[in-house]
Formats: sequence, C-alpha cells, structure tokens
Amino acid sequence: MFAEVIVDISHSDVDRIFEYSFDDCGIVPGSRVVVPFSKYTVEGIVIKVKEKSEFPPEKIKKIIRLLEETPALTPETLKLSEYVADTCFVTRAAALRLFLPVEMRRGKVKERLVEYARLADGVDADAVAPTLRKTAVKQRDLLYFLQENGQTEAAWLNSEFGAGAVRAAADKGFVVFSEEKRLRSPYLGLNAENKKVSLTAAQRAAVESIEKTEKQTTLLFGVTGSGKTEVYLELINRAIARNKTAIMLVPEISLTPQMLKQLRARFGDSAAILHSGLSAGERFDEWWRLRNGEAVIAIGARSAIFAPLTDIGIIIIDEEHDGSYVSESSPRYVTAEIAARRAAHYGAKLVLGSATPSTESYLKATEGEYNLAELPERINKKPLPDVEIADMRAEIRRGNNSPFSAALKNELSKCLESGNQAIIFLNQRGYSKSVICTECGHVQKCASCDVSLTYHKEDESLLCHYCGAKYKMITACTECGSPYIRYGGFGTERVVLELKKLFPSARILRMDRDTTRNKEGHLKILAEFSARKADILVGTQMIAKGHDFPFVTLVGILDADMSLHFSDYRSNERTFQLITQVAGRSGRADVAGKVVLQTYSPENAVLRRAINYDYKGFFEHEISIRKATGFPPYTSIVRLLVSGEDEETTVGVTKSVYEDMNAIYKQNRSAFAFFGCMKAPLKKLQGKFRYQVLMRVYGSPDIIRKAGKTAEKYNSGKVGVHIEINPNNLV
DNA sequence: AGCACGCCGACT
DNA sequence: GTCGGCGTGCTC
Repeated sequence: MFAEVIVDISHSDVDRIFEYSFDDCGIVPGSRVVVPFSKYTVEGIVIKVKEKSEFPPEKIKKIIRLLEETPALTPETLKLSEYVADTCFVTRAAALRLFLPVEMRRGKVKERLVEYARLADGVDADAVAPTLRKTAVKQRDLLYFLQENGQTEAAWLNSEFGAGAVRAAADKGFVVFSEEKRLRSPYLGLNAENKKVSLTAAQRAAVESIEKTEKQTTLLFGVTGSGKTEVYLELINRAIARNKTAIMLVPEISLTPQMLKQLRARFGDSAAILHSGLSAGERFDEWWRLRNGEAVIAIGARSAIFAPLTDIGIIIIDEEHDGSYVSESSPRYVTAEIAARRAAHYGAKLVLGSATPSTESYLKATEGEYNLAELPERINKKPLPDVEIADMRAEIRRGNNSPFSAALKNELSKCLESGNQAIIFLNQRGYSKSVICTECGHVQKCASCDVSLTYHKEDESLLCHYCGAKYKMITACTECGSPYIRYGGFGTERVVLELKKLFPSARILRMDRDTTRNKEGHLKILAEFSARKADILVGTQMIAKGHDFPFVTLVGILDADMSLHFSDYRSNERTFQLITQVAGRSGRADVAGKVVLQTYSPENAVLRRAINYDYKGFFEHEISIRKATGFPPYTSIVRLLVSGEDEETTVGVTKSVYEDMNAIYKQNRSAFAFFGCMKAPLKKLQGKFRYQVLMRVYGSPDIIRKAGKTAEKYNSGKVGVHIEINPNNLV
C-alpha cells in the first residue's frame, strides 16, 4: 500500500505530496506518521491511501511508524486544511498544524503521572496505631483514613495530614505509593452550582428562530445585558441532547474561564477548554478528550474553531465583531469562514452573537443571507445607561489640562460617595504616549521602528509598543541635551496617578497589558474588582469585554475619538463598538448607570449615534459610505507588504511586485476600486523597511489568487513579501 | 527545515 | 597550497 504524506516542514519547497509505502493496516487518511525524509526523519500526516503509486518504485521509502492509533485528523478536518492552505496562502503543513495541539508534534508531551498512597499490604490501622508515639496524631489519623477510604491521591494527603506525617508513615513501611496516569483537566474545580434558568420570551423566541430557520447562519443581535449567554447554553443543551457536539468561541482568554464556569455548571466534564493560557499538558489532554468523544463541547478563543470534533450540531461565535477572530499572524484565517465551512459539512447551525455586529455580518442579515434574531431589551427591562458627552475643547478653553472633564470629576465623586464602583477607560497604556524635548521638539523614537516611545513610569523606561524594545528613560534630550522634557498624551499609568491626587482615599486598580502579564493576571484583577476591593478600575480595551460588574454605576471614556482618527476604514465601526461595549459595563444591577464620554469632536455623527445606542442608524450611514467609496464589505482590501532590512533592495522588490500586479490591473481596471504602491504607514518596523502594493478589488477571487502567487514569487529570506486580505489594521 | 554540493577570499 | 564563507538544490 502507498500513502500520500504531507511532511511537517512548512516551506514552499516541500509544500507538496510525498509518497511512501507501508503495510500497517492501521494507517488511514488523517494518521500521523514518522517518515524518512532526505537524510533525517520527520513527522507527517497521511492525506490519502492508495493501492498503486506512479512514483518510481526504487525511490519510494517506507513509513517508519504510525504515531497514534486514532487518526489525529478526520476526513472533514483533512479537507478543511486544504481549504485553509488555499485561501490563507500558507503551506499545507502550516494549515495542518492548526488542527493539532502544538504539544503533539515531536512527542513533546508525556502523560501525567499522579502519585497515590495506600496502606501497605497486611497493615491494619487498629493494630499499628498503638505502636506509634502518642503525639503522632496526624499519622494515626492518616492510617485510619486510608483504611477507611483506600487508595488516595498523595498530594491531597500531604495537604490534609501534612507531608511529614505521610513521609513518616511511609518510612515505617505502613504506607506505600503507586503511580497512575491521569488526564489533566483545567478548571475542574470551577464547578459553580447549576442554576436553573428559565428563558425569557425573547430568549425563547431567539432559540426557536435559530433552530427553525432554513438558513445556516443566524446573527443574534442582542443589546448588552440582554442575556445572549442563556440562548447559547440552551442551544448547546439541545445540540447535545440530539447526540451532537458543539463549539463555542469567545474573543479573549480572559473571558474563557467565566464562560467555562457556566458551561461546566451546566454540562460538567463534557465541556473541554482550549486556549493558549493552559499548560502544554492540559491543552494536550483536553484536545484528546474532544478527539475521543469524552468531551463534546469545545470552548475557547479563535483557534478552538479547529477543535477535533465530529458530528457538530452547533457553532457559536460570541462577540462576533471582535477583532481577535481574525488571526494577526500567518495563517491569517477568518474564523467565521472556517466555522461556516465546518457547519456546512455537518449541517450544523452557526450563531454569530453581538450587541454591535460587524457591518459585514449585519449587511448579510439585511440582505437575507443570514437569519436575524434579536434581543432588543436588557434582562428585567433595565434601561441602558445614560450617556453624557463632555466637550474637551471647552475644558481646555476653561484651562482644564487634566485628563478628566468637570462632568466626569463630578460624577466620580458622586459615585464614590454613594459607595459604588467606576470604570475609567482609555486605550493607551503607560504614562505618556510620547516624550518630547521642549527646547528642540525632538521626540524619542525606537531605534528599529518608526514610532515614538511610550514612557512607563513604573520602571522608568521607554517602551516601543510595536517591537517591545525597552530603553532607559532619559534625563535630558538626546539631541540637544536640554533637561526640559514634556510628556505627550495620557496613559493608564498617568491616569491612575492623577486619580489618586483627586481622590486620595479611593482604591484604584489598573488593568492593561502591563498589569496582566503573568498567567492569571486578568482573573486576579477582575476578581478583586468584582469583590469590591477597589473603587475604580482604570484600563484599556481589555476591560470593555463582557465582564459583569454589578456595582459599577459609572463609566468614563477618556479618549472616545482617538480611534476615530486612525487611517483605517473600520475606525468608525470600531469606535461605535468600543463605546457601546464599554458603556454596557455601567448600571447592570439595581442602580441606573451613567456614562461620561469625553471627546474633542462632540458633534461627530458616530459618537452621536453611539450614545443613543442607534446601531441601525449607524449601520445605514456607514454602509452607504462603504458602498460609495468602494470599501469592504463591497470590496476586498488586498495588501502586498514588502519588508526588508536593506531599503534599496526592498524598494527594488516592491517595484517588481508592483509591475506584476500592474499588468493584471491594466487588463481588468473595472475590478479595482483602488490600485497603488507606496510606503507602508509604519515605514520601519523591527529594523525592516516596509513598502506596500495596495488594492481594493470587487469580489474577484482570481485577482486575489494571482496576488498570492506574486507574493510567493518574490518572497525570499532577504526581502519578505506577504499578502494580507482585509487586514485588521493597516500599519 | 536541514543538509550536501560547489565555487571564490584569507590563513597555518 | 588549503580551510571555510554561505548561495543553490534536493528531499517520495
């Protein structure tokens, strides 16, 4: 027999099928195998098995061995990997890797062994106990415990009776140990009680709508606090009742345990979690629990869409508009597209849930491609918080140079006085966004990127937020030597300090990438704030999403318009989403919420609609602009990014790329809304110069494919050429 | 990816 | 004279 194998080497030179012979009948498509390759051995995945080979027989080598009895991939995921490779412009090997836990490759993870203790054979606690010293109470208890309960986990005994007692009993030969393998399962302790929730009429209607529609995909459009989660849980419940499996995606790692808690409460061990925050062993074991059917619900961030499930009944993408669903690094897959393909294969339903759907999704819903289900009201008909706009231009005219408007200060003191909590949001970590010399105007910049450095007061450093480079904070201008330095812009660190000045007795927590760096940083801060151990939470993006703080009655948005002025077609959409999400944190319990939104453009139409929660009005306006100007979803943005350390050769390669694409453009001008070649907005990043050929094309997969080929043609070690389709941000 | 083959500069 | 720089090619 012969097998077509993709070797686990992601390189365009070997991005093709290699044929091997074998006689092990356990080898099927999807099996992982070890094969000889050139002068060494590599792992590979069998994609096809056949009787005959066209390849010269004398050159064919034999498969060395089969790695696991259970094929790692199923026919469905095998086919999907081909689709990923084609549409994401990556090698088949790179596409296949998405479907495997990284720990699985090269046999990195071992099974976990757990140590158990029991009474040694023939030991009777009643007989032995009197021989112990009178003071050895712990040992006596231990012996009786083991007699009663039999074999017990040693770690637990150590904590219960003390490691010394366990050791002593073992030394005397009364207790013996044995090891057994056991799967690691994260958060198993997180068993919240299973509250019996009854759905509201609106939630029931949404569930029915999703199940009854003949359309595969439903957009679940529900305002913040409308109880989308209960709808998801009910849908999953119904799917597993039909013996189907489910995938539930959430945008951020920090949100996963929260959702998992609810899923565990409802579905116990049949839910498995997949995300990057788990240890290697945990991830490996959770993956296998799904693969062998022990767990039937996969929950996690975007990569969980590749969960090794079969017979999928429902796929849910919560907060579908969230940017984290489009992968930033290669392979740049679009999660919803993968989900749609998997759902189609199994005839499953796909649910996209959001309070602020992406314009792409809402357009599809209005055009009838998606079914639309709505949850228009918050649970218990709680009103949405009242939003007040603070005009920061007027504040400056009044001589207020602090980051807080008079209105926000006023609301903050009212909030603190009444013993409630407040959230302050701004999208800039650190102390100040830039450091500027007041004498010569010189701005401190990163040596390898074309960006200003952010001052972090905590460790007196200057950080590049693009490449992560760290410099010592300066005491004098590096250009002119002047000691007079001005800080440009406010970051979370500075806001906390300013708040402490204003409200010396307030307890303040800060949540941003700097304070959440260690493993469970998010959870710790969120738990502290939830437990009312702090009065004010200052944070970036990451505080905006889905957290439920019942005692928050005030939300301050410091730089509402910052994201409006990015040179990105999605900046309006992002701003609207962000404001709605952050505002949604306010007033969720029995107290009405309040939001103060600070801006330099109070008349801005996007902000106006956001404060009135007018999603539909925003959508109508936005989509008409997109249509008129030829932006997504009416076109696809295709960028060929050329980057290299040597500027001259980078420009040279850019020219070649441009000329190749220009030939295509000239042939078919009407397919393009835009075609051009320029420096990238961030013209230097991590020591590499960046140029780009930028296009907006009307639904022409052919042109996109040719662009992909062009990227591959000119991509080399010296100068990288990479294709991006609708990139998240065009830096 | 990794390793061999191959064609030009500075050394025991 | 050789040792070794890394450009180019190959892997069922």
